[in-house]
Amino acid sequence: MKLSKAFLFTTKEYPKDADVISDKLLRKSNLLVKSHAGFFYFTPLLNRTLKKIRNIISEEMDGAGAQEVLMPILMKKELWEESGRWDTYLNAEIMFHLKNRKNVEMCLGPTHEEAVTDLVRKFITSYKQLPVILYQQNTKFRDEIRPRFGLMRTSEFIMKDAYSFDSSEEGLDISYRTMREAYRRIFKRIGLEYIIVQADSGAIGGSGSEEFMITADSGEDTILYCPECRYAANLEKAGSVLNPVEFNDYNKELIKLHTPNIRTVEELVGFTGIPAHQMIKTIIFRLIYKDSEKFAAVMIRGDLEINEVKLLNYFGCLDMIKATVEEIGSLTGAEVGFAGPFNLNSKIQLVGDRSIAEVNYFLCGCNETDYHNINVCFGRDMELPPLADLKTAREGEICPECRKSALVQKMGIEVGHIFKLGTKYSEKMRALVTDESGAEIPMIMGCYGIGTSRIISAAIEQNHDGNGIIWQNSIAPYHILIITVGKEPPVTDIAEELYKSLTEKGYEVLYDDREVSFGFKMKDADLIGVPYRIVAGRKASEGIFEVSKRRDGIKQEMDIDSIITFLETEL
RNA sequence: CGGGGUGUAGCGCAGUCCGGUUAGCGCGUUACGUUCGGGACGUAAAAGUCGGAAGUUCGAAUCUUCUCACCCCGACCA
Repeated sequence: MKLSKAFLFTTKEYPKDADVISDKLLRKSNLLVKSHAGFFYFTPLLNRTLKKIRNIISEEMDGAGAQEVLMPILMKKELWEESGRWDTYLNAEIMFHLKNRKNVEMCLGPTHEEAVTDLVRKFITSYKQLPVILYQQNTKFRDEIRPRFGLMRTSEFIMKDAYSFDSSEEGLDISYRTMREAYRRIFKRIGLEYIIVQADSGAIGGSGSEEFMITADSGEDTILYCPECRYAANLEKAGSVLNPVEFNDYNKELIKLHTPNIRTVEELVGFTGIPAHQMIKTIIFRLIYKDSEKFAAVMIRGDLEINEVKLLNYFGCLDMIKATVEEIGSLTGAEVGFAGPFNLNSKIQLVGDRSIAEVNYFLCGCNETDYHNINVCFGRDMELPPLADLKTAREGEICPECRKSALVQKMGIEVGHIFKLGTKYSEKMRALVTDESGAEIPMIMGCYGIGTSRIISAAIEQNHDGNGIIWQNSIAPYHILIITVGKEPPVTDIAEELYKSLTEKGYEVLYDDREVSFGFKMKDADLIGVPYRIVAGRKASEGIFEVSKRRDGIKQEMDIDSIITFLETEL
């Protein structure tokens, strides 16, 4: 492709509204053009990169025995009601939904478990037909609260989603491992550094899941991992063993302490001198279920924070929000800041984080404005509530797996997520097969997603410098960029000839034949990140060119033969 | 959903507080000439429903009301 003909319009300025480097570079180069919030145009060069990513994914999926299909983007409400997710997704306000002229309610698919289950149940009736793995690479929609960070969080995006169907848990394990290995090959071929972390399965559901995280400071997800063993988890899921703390054994009776307008843990520490870890805070949540609501009071050590994802999973509700000032007032009889476990309204379900079990002689709210209890003991003053792991793990706490090393925190971009779904969908949607004994059993499913378009952002976050993008060979829109110095015929003729012969040899070549200055061409070359650059300059008439890699910029003089040898080893 | 901000030429902005001829500037675009080893220069030119609607006024980019879009922050504390 000659750049004089290419639909490529680089600019000199960074876009004003971009705040991560991948978005800045993509939009400065206009490889990516914003349409409106959360929606983008992919211009031809970026579309080539996207296609390459799609191809790598398809090749590895096919190689792993999955078969590619295409499913409808627009789906009927009835299908989503079968699985029970219409309400979940509507409640979370992440689903685009609309009605057609006949008033039939539909949604723009955020994911396709329902559709694929529907397709499979039409034809698969026997365990002998299993396993089956189907996948597609299709446009997905999520009505993001706040689309941001360029291609990282968009309302419309391209995702590869695969679904496995098995007749046994062992079969699911095999399908899951097969997909996991395929994912490892995919990210290796694309050339990204990643961590596989344990994850929460969220609204998709299922028993276990892992995420593929591209490590980058700009990532939206927090990862905790253990440098000693292989443990790594999304913060939403991560467990930890707390570092030991010293408790004071006050060995005293429960006292009601006047704490005027002292509400937060921090204020209480200052006021009483009691360490935060010897306090238990009680936090009130409103739990939202499909047809009802209820309240929960959660007890957790004063120096720790609640992990709302864990709490949501514990209660199995659709959503949860912290109770309002009014609700807290009517449920506890006190203002915000004085909630405690005693004399709570009977409508409230009380639970505790495991961290509270070893705390005694602690401070907590007593549901009376301006008062806290101190020296409270479990067993003496109150019974331990039901306990669960509800805390947010932190960097520096001990690995829950090997218990040897402190956890380390990194940020990551979630580009893949694999789930063992089990029978959540097949049961509800009656996707059944006959097993060896003649009994009807629900198929056991797995689902496996890759954020195809998000990979572009992640790749740039990991591979760029001050001048622009540095594409990995496997996903670069073109391999080679030829640049001339000047526009005089001897040089341009030679460059044109080189362009033709490399293109004929099957290389993907850009030729910058525009009538702009050398510096201008070089700036664009850096920006769009083509991996190999060939400059036809002073020595071009002697058949000598200057060859360099975008990544290191080291220049080497070569004739045509050595260029071809060089490219053969590199590509 | 709450708070803040911005909409003026393709892009980035000034002008708005304090209403007043023909709405400016930089980049880009077009033409011609000189340039061409890291975003060249000169001369000339084209390009605007001032986000939209209604209102106040002799007169509105500017004031008022409504509205739309976009951006940023927050959605906590107990």
